[in-house]
Amino acid sequence: MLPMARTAGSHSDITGPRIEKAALRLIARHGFAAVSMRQIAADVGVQAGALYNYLPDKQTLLARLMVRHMEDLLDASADLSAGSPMQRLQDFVHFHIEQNLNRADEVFVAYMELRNLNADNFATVERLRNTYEAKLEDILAVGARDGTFTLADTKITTRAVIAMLNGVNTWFRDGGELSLESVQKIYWDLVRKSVTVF
Amino acid sequence: MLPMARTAGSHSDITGPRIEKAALRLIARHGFAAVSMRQIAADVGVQAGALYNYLPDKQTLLARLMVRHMEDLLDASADLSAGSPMQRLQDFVHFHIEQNLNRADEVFVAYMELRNLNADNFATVERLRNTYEAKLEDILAVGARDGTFTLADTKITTRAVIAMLNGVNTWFRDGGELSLESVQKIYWDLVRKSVTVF
Amino acid sequence: MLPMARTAGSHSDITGPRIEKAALRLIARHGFAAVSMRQIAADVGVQAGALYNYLPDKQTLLARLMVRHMEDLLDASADLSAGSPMQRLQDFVHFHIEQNLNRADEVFVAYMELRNLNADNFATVERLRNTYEAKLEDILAVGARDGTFTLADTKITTRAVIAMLNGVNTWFRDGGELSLESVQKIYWDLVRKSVTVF
Amino acid sequence: MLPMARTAGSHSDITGPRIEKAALRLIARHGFAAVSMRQIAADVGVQAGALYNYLPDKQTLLARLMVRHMEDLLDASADLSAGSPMQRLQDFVHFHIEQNLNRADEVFVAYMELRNLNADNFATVERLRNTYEAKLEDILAVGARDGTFTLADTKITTRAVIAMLNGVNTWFRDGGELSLESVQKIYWDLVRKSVTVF
DNA sequence: AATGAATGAGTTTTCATTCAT
DNA sequence: AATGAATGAAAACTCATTCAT
Repeated sequence: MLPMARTAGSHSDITGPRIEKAALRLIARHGFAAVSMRQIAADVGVQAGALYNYLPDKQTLLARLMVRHMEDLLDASADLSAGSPMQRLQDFVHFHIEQNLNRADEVFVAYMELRNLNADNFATVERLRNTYEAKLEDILAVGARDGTFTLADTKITTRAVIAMLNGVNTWFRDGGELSLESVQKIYWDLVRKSVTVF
Repeated sequence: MLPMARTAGSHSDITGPRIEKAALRLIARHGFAAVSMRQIAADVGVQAGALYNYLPDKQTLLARLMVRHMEDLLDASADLSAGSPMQRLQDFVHFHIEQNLNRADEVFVAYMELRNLNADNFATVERLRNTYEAKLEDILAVGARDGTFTLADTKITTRAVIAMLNGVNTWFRDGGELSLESVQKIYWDLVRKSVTVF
Repeated sequence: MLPMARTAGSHSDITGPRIEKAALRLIARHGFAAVSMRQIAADVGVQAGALYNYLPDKQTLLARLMVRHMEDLLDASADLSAGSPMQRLQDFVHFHIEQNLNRADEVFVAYMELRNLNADNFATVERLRNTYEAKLEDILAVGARDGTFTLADTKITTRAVIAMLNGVNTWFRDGGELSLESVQKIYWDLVRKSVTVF
Repeated sequence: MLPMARTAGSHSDITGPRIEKAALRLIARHGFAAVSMRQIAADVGVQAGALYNYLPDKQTLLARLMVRHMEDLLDASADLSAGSPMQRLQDFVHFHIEQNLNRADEVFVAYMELRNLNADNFATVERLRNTYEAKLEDILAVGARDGTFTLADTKITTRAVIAMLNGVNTWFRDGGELSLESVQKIYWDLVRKSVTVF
């Protein structure tokens, strides 16, 4: 007998992702501790018990969101490596801003909810984040070595640049006055100048 | 005539501040929603009910911590205004970093727990924060007008600088390798270059 | 087609009514404010949290009991209207006493706990009560017009009769010396004489 | 040394009565269980602890209010006994209505809060109430014996009359259309007719 | 006589999670 | 895959009462 076509009522292949989408949105808005499993379930349109067909517990849900985000970010950043340090830095700045704005909720949760991860999950996310930030650090280190950049401290500069770029998400609004491109231009200007001398 | 000594059994002048101190520390570590009134009370050494001799509810406790911090910051920043734009910018950078590091918990809570303020308290804190950030914006605006600084967008630059400076708190550890002074020097260097041309 | 049997483990069709029954009994004995949700739950044989599968809050529980009682009373009184004013009055007196004694807890709660209703629920219950009392008032008004009754004030007499009849519940005990019928006879005698002349 | 004149600040002789007045008013409006000692204290203008200089506990406060009311009622009713049964009954009806309206809060509390008395206090209040109601019963019994009244059941008639008269308090408003005298007249008419024949 | 601080037990309500169906 | 009923623990907050001063 052929496998039956999926009936309209079978949502098993769709409920899982919808849970994560709802959870992400709600946690970004209200915070992990302030969002209940019932709220997430209601947003999806199921009862709370149904969530547990897709995840073992609330903690794992949070960890999944954060890990998935970091992995997606790392995947997307895989193409960034080529070119001169200056070019690579510019690419990184543009890339980071675009990613941040395209995934504002993911980014927000990934920064705000670290405290709510248990030790294991925290370690996993930290490792991924460090891997990502190491990409910028590598660019700066190579550029410092070849004289492109002048840095007092590579590690600190890495963090300073990341912090500055992350700041965009606190004020940028889709459909506001500024296009993504103008924001990228402005921040690239700030970053470029801060790591070079004259 | 000297003020009469407080009655011996009265702890009112000691329990109140201890509640706020404990709350600040616990909220900074675990998040507002994740900290219970019982935990705070236990930290102070009283029963949960006793907290309500000092505050009407949990929300007000959070608002007080954040408002007090912003007011203290504004008070402390009152002396910053004199001198050339360049000097004023350097003073601001040094001041901001020092304040942030001296009041790491306050700063952390003030940024992380905005979501947990009700509408009124949020408005109050926002207003105070804007007043503070306007100080930096004023410096940049004056310096841009007189040619000291070259800025694509004063408002965005303000935010970018604040974001970069706030980043210090995510990694600086007292007693680590770096002194406050070296951190101030490094960040001042980054900021100065990012707002000038050559 | 017959309705499908409820799933075996589901107690929803049994717990809901049991909650209301327990609440009614406990509130009648101890008063709404003095009865805790835990007590009600214990009486039903579940944990307090389970109550909230059946009602949104304690206030609503009280309102439901009172509204349901008034609606049942109105439903049951629908058949009362026919006949002469004298006959209708006698029917009403008999009906009211019987209802009151059959639903002693409901009646008691409906009178004693009005203070504990919020404004909306109070208005609803008041409206229902007025609708019920209007039935007696109508009987008296018609009888006064056609000379059956002689009343100083229809409205006041309505209230006086209701008050007198309600008094039965304060002393009547099932299985006591008096049958329902003798009580009805005695009160009918008192009421009849009080509204007629000679 | 002579006793010092009471200083203006000494309220000891006035706080006690004020507590009972406040308690009576608040309990009449909200119910005993719903009124907190803090509310009563706030109404008086002291802290909750101060109440315990005047009463041992909340239960005793309630009992005092109810006992005092019943005793006052009994005292005031001491003059009622003379005359024919018909005259005595009329006097009782007039007296009861006037007392009820002059002491609406006391009466309301005395009826509504019986459930909240502990066993001992309940017994005391019951005894007093029975003593009071026995006065009416005596009038009816004497009048039944001498042919003034025709009663199916003296005890039940007593309760029916009391219940009817108590009903006045549920609707009478000071300054409304009706004077005390007209109310007394109307109810006396109802009562008289209900206990006589023709 | 009154305060203000505190307690310990209580309140209503919410929550993550389980599980039979 | 989903429900609905339930649990047990916990949440924020209130309360009557005590007591040193």
